Amino acid sequence: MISELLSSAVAGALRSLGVDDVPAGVTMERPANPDHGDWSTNAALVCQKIVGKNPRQFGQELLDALQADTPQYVVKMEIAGPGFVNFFLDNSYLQSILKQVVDAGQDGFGQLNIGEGKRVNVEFVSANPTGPIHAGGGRWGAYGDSLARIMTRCGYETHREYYINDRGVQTQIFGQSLTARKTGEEIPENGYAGQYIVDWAAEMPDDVDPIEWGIERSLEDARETLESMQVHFDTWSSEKALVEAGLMEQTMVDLRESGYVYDEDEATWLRTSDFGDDQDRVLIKSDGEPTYFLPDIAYHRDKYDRGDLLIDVLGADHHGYVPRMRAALQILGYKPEQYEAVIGQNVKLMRDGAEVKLSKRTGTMIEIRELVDEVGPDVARLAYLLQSVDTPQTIDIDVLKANAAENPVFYVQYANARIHSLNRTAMERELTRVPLGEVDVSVLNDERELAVLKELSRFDEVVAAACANRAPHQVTTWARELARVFHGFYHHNKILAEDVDPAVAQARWWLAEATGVGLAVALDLLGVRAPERM
RNA sequence: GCUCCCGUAGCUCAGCUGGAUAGAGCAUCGGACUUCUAAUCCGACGGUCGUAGGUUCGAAUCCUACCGGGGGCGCCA
Repeated sequence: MISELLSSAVAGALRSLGVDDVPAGVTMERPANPDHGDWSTNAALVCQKIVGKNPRQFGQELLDALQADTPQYVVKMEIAGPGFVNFFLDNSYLQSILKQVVDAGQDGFGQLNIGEGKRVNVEFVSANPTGPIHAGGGRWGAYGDSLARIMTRCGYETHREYYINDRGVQTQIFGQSLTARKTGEEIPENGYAGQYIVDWAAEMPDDVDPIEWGIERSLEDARETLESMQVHFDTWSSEKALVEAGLMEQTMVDLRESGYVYDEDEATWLRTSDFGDDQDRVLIKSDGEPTYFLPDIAYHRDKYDRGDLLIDVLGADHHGYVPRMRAALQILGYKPEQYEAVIGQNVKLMRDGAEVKLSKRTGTMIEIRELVDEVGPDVARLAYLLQSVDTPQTIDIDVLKANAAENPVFYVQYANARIHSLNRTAMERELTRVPLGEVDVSVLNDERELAVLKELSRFDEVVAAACANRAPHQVTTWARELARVFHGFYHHNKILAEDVDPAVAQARWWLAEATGVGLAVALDLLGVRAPERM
């Protein structure tokens, strides 16, 4: 990578000036302002105290040292501002990107090895199987799935998991509600009153266990809806199966052995406060029933069979749950860094200008299904991935419907469709493409051509950052940016027109091809389709 | 009371683990289709980065306090 090449040149120059260890704050970054070059280092600013010189003066010495052995591709270096050393690259650097992207292709572009095969288990959505998933849960589906795709791209071995709370009080009330609707009785107190219960009860055969049938019905709905948004899971883990297999009891035994379990007020407690939780937690209630916490510990432990690092994607309303789980896992001997929770801000759902609160009592909700049916899976999915998961998100279904055509997903998809259209036209005209190895890419010197290449050259960094920050939306931002510079290029730089120099046409054609690779990979990471025509 | 997240253009949001003159989209206004898809492009308008301090060569970014919005603090799940 060019930044590494420049960094090591700077390190070498610093050494020749008596700074043997490069201070931590020294960076090599892309200046926002093109007047400041392609890359810039703050080395002289950071080193000013060490060397006891003012940064402009030391910067000049650094510059002289660098000029003794100018790094590859660098055509100009200068000292600027308070003491930055700026590097200007020859266009041949960006031009060389073209071949790299095309050679890498969709399989290899942005394929990194940060993860080094480390196994990561990502759990997300995990909504109670007592009804359809509401549109708020869609955010975690889109997020979790894309995070997994990005981590896979970065060389992690990822496993996507959905936890099914298929035992306990909620499932019983759910089953009773179904039965009540089927027989025409009143639903129980605190029962589920949504319209879907009525619909599902009508589907339910007579000779089935309403709980089991209802859970299966819920899961079927969840699977179908999530798959329609290209959200995929490798494992659907049943709490019930886990308990029946004795994992919960075994976990209880092992927790007792740890010495952090005690009995008080007829209940059994875990001393999580020794590990950063603000209070101890009950494992077994005074009525002898386990809390939700205990089987969940067993479940997390079980997940370590499918990953060395666990990532739970949780809504902000479950935030308080994290310290106790981290504590429990530490008590069982896992390292704190083996458990990670991504806390996403909850989605606010709106319809008819008012907030729709998910209410089991009245049964009001907006289902993911409704959203997907109304705006299509791509618009829905990208809507979730437009923003940081830290940002509270409002999904106003009316606004989204009305503005579906303005959704950025079409902007990106359209760029891709234009590239395919270009190829179709070329085929119709029976134009032949010269192999890239024989094409003179040095003709690509137009501002817009270089802008496209520059975006493509950033992709590895973007993917790496999106992975490290657990931030799929950074890929969204990049995809929009690539589409933007491509549209500008496409509009102003004709490719197949007759008055274009054939050598230039070939180079531009390959540039479009490379852009297509970038768009396809980015859209795939986002779980959005890349249609060939629109 | 304790704690987590957010506050950036009229609206929705980016801002890459501290960089130089803070950016997109939408909205508004004005332009560009006999030529590879106008679901596009080009331009204009638009900012005390919630407030006040602090850290430093440098702060939207880090720290503290406060203001405002949302969430969490069960022998619920």
